[in-house]
Amino acid sequence: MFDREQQIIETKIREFCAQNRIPLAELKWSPIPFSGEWGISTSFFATAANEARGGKKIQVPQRAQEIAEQVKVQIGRVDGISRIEAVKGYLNLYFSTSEYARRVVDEVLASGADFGRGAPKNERVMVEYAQPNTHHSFHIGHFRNTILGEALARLTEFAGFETIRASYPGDLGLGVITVMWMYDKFYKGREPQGIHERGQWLMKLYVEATAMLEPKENETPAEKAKREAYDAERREMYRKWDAGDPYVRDLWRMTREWSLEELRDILRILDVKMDVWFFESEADEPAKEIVDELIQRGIADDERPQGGAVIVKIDEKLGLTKEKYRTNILLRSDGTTLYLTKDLALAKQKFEKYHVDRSIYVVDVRQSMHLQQAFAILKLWGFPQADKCYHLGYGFVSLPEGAMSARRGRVVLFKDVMDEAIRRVLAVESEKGPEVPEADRKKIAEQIGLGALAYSMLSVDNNRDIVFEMDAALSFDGRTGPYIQNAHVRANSILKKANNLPKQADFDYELDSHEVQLIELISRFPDVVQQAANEYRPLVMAAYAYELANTFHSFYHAVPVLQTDNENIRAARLRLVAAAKQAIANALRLLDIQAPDVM
RNA sequence: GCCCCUGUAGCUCAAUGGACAGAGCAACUGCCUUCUAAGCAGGAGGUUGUGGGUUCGAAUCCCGCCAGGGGCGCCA
Repeated sequence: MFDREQQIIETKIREFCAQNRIPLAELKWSPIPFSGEWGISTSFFATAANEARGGKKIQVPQRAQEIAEQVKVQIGRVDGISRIEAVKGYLNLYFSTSEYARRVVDEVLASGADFGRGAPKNERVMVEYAQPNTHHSFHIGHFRNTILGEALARLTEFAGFETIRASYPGDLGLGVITVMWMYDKFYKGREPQGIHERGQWLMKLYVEATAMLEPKENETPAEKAKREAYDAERREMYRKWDAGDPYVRDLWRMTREWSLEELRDILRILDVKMDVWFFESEADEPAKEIVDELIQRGIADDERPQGGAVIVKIDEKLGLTKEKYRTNILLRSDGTTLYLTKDLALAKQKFEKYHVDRSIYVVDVRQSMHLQQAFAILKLWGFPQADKCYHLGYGFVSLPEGAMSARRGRVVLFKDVMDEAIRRVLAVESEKGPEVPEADRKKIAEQIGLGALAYSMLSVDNNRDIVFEMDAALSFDGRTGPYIQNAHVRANSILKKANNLPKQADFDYELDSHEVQLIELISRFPDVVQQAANEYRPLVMAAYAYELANTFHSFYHAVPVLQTDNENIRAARLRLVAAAKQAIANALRLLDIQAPDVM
């Protein structure tokens, strides 16, 4: 937001260094890290180190300080900069608060929901996330995936990338067939009616079927025969599905739709609007088609004549001598495709049909090897976008009692957690906010509960595993979603009592350090958006949102707004509160967290 | 055997080459006749797993070791 001032000063520094034959290193600016101080800072360590390497006999820290002092003299007075200091090798430029405060607050209020939006980058990015399997239910691990992907999509979009959201549900395979078999044989027509009840019920069938089909210890010959007969039925159903048998296909479409209905409803709750749906079942045919092409191009090796599979010796084709990507299979010896084959076909479609420049895969970190292999093959295949494929891996979500297991039914369902979250918030609400109308309570409870859940996922770096604990995830105190939402609510509360917002105001008074800190932090928002998007890290925004809320809460306590007698100061502070509210709302929105006006 | 991730305050986590390594939770001390106490203020808590190296400067980069987790040709 202060590019102009920065340019002027950079020019002066360059001139000075050129005149004095000082080998200036790249100038890197950062905010002054001391609280309550507002300005920009750079250091001369790298420059001094350049001199040292050039043969000068100097002590780098002392020389850096010397340069900083000389530069300070050279710069002299600059409009908008109240003071300049050279300390410990750093050059600190303090802003004239009144002028900048007004500039920041005016810009935020003029831009509104667009404050912080980056200029269009003319690049199209596709974010693939929300890839649960059908015929199961949406658990807390899927939630981490979805919230991470959605936050990332919101960030890239806001940062200036054209963004396409894609979901890729796994709707085939033995697990799917197992559920269908169980349904068809034992539960036909007995499905519950509610969308979520029915979706979750499919998972129960899976658990029951798995137990039924698993070999047991000490089973009698009769039990063994029965189990094997069941398994044969299941395999037969799989064969029929493959052959396109109308009965099995209808069964598949119907049960699949039950799962998708539940998924769509959860995405609706999470305010996730998918642009593209890829289904694993629809990737199968295209996948088969590309295998021949890859063989012809000499990328894949066909070992079928020797009774083998179609494979890609990735390291060899890349000319690597040490093993890195190893070898993987494109086509089983029976001619069926694998996950890798489908991912390649999908990537081709992303590049050729959707013309994406960057492709981000939000997928469990355990599939890291698989995706690196896929990207390497795309490179061999000649797609220039292969270099801009990025795997945003995330650690898996486990439970205090161990890993989740769909087979054993040991999962924590997202819907259950959400319902519990809402219950807990409602309990707090009736205690703390009895004046909130009954009709609004449910909605607010949902916003707060989901906010707590989303933030608990986003405030942990994606490459860390998470042990899901209900009480921690649904905490409303401290570094949590509700804490940030509460800052928004309090800002709103002041504005509501003020009735109307002054059209303009000057900050031409002695600003409290809390005010300075708040304005300074708001001014950083656009940079934070860019950083989070460029690094594909929602955590950066999550950390910022907390810091902003924290600063606002402190300001709220220390600085009177409505109680201020001076009309000008009151007007300026009201506008600052409005700007803070807007910045918090924008930050929360990028994290897919609602910003309620009351709580 | 090879590869990837993690190791920071009692606990959960930030900080990816720069200024005194920061938050929250838990425990402790204050603050509601004052704009919402889901809050604020305060003190306490650290050999950044470990041993070397690079650098003016390392939690951060490089090498070794230790501990935990994950992955590695017909699963997804």
